Amino acid sequence: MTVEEASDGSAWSREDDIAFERALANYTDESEQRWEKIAADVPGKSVEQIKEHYELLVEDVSRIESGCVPLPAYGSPEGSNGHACDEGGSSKKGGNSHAGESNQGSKSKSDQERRKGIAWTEDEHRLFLLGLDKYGKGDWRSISRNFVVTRTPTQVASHAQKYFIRLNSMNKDRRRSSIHDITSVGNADVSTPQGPITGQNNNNSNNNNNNTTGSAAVAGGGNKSAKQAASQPPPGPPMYGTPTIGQPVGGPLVSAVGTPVNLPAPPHMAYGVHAAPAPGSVVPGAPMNLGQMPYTMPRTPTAHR
DNA sequence: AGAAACCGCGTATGAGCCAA
DNA sequence: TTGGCTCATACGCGGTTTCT
Repeated sequence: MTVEEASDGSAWSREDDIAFERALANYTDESEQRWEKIAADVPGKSVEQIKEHYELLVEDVSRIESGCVPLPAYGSPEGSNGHACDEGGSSKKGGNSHAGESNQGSKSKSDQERRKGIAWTEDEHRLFLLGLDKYGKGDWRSISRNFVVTRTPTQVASHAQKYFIRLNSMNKDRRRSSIHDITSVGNADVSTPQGPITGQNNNNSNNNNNNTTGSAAVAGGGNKSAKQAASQPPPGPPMYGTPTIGQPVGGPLVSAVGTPVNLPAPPHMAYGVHAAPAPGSVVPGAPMNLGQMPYTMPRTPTAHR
């Protein structure tokens, strides 16, 4: 994270964060001597440091909850978000959705297209992790209400479902990086590779170039070319460089990875772009965009000729 | 609340075509 | 012949909906 690092020199490395998050998940509030146990799992960190680290995270959440930190407003980019907005409110899907129920019967998508859904931002995911830690698995309502306020309990539950599935399949060889790879609230790290989440990695630099997809999205087609071109590895970041989670394309959505939960997003930035770190909360220099993704998928040399 | 199914999207890859 | 670019397709991921 950020702050802490600066503060006392006891910087938190990715590994530390990973260990911290894992321990946090392992030792719930009810655990006896929780902090001691967590500290024991995080090499080099004292109980005080652990507590501090946790408090910072909680603080970030509080800021967000209190409205100090604008939540991403999904909104604009292309159509997709149109609905997004509502979502936050509640309706997202819900709203109509359940109206949807009407359709349930038939489930025919015909009557209404299936909602595309709004990808979870890293911030939301981190909040989710914090909520999970605090309320535990199953209390999606509380998590939705107190942490991931932009998502309905149903969405939280759904996200949790995917998240746990992902965790369970952690070792599959061939995996793409996903937002669920982020297991730590803290710095970006992730235990494992984390990557670009939805794929949109713009990173491949390639893609970006081409189209960032904005519209492009045309599946398949659009980018491809880019990719290849891309065959050249992007300079810095690994393949999956910047994760931009679900970004709707609109802007640079920067991923939160690497950034603490609190990212106040500047009002003018719409979705995700956090530009300005909350004072003090983020360490300057912290990558706003993510860091690298550890999880880079090694591109097989074979590729293309 | 949990789990599974469904669906859309984007990425990764392999293959083909064309120009140098 | 080699290298670059484009096309086509399979696969994985994420989100929503529905069922239990």
